[in-house]
Amino acid sequence: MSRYFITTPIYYVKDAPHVGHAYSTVNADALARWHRLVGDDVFFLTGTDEHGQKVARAAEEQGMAPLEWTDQLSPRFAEAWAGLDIANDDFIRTTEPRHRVAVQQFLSRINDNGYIYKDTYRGLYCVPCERYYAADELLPGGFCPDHRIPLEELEEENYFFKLSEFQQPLIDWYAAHPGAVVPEPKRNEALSFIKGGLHDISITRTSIDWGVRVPWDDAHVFYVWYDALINYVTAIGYGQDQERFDEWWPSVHHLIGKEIIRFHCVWWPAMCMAAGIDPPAHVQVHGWLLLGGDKMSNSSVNRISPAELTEEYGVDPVRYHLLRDVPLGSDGEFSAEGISARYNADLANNLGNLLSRVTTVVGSKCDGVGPAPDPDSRLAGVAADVLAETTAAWDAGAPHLALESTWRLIHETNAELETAEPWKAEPGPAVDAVLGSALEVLRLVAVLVVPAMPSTAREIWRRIGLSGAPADQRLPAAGVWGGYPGGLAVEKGAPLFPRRKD
RNA sequence: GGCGGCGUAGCUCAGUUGGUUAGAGCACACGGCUCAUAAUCGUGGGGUCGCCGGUUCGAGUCCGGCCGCCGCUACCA
Repeated sequence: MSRYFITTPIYYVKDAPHVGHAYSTVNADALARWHRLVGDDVFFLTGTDEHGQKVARAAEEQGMAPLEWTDQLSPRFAEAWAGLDIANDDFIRTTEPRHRVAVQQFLSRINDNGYIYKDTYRGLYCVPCERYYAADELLPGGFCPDHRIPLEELEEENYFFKLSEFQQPLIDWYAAHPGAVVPEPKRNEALSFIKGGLHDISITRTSIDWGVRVPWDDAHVFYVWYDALINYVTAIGYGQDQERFDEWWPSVHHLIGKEIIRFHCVWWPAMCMAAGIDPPAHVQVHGWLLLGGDKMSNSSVNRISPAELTEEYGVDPVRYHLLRDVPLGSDGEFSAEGISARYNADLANNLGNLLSRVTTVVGSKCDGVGPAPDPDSRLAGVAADVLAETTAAWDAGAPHLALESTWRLIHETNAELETAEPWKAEPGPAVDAVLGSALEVLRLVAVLVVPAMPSTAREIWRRIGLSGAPADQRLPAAGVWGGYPGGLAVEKGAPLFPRRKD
């Protein structure tokens, strides 16, 4: 049995969960579910990032202690994921004691290894932005690009991480691990950044105390990014359960958005090297959901909550749309028209209608008892091809291709029914063979759509009379043609996906 | 400015190392069917493959130039 450790970014609690967060999380969930289906030992991690100045400031405005404040915010993410049928194995909060311990151990290790030193950071600071700007980011005259105000030169005593020492080691590591970051253009982006020269970065702050305390110097807390990245190893027992840690690291799959490439593909692997562990084996970078051409992001007004969408379209259709219409790696347009069109074409017309017509004809020609499939059906070959393609697509991190392939099987089955016309024939072996094969396809489809639409998979499974749950099936064994036993009561239910009129 | 990517049917995109009439899905039109959620099945229309030039027997696929769009070029998460 192989292990599959997949992570989402941990989401900054300052913002409400939106569809952009959901996109990452649903993709990670689908990949996790696929790997469970093929029998891998899966650990799927998500969570919330809760330290930093912005959170502290917001809490203060609410008249609350920071932890009291994030105790209210973090569950909103957990609830959003529950509402999308996300089956994460752990939900980490950076405010948990286990994380504080891990961060302190991880960074103490880096410190012990000689990669941290104390120095003064000097930079141009924008107070409203709460951040430093590099000189070439500024408007002419030295103004903040957002606020158009002059910046203050500030100095702060910080601990620095010797990132500069990892330029060559990172270049060498990426050369030895060409598939570590996908898709390739993103890998090149990370690499060109590294090759452009790395300088040391400050990793602690004294101006705030909402963070993980630096164990060797009480006046400092770690800068929020430095604490956040470490969540990935906290959750698998870093510094607390060495055996468990060794089982899961470094063969992790980090799923991230393209805006945080630098942190995951430069800082994080360097930190790992400095701490004496291997860098993460896989980083898969995805694009953004665009709404009318604009990024759906934390700050913009165009955010949509996952709950609004699932209320309108249903949980599985939202999951399906996110997985099917936005290939991992490129940006995708998210629109009501898009999701509606996909819903009607793929879910209502193809899949839902196939289930309806098959269960109806089984009712009229077989007294509602599903017959066994035809071992020599043309569909057996199609199913074998589709299983191979679907498997290859998930392995390649391409859910949209996996689903596209599965829908080819649905299409071929609809076509097969047109040819055989069992509704015209007298009951008998010929009709049984056709309908049994169609039921077998529905069984296979139920298994193959588990990663994308877990509830739908269960419902199809139940209606064609099978017991247990499709998620408990194991591929490739369950994908072999002929698994539908026949002799089961088939239920003609209400349409699985009622056609939408918009 | 530097580095990188993109521009193929109305829409979203696929197009291996250059090779017969450039593909898919959706949308559209026509035909079949009527078991099914007016669903389904089949057929078809539709593309100067951003522009110009070059290499080649032959280029969407290689080379040069141009136009348009986008990303990265470090301390916001």
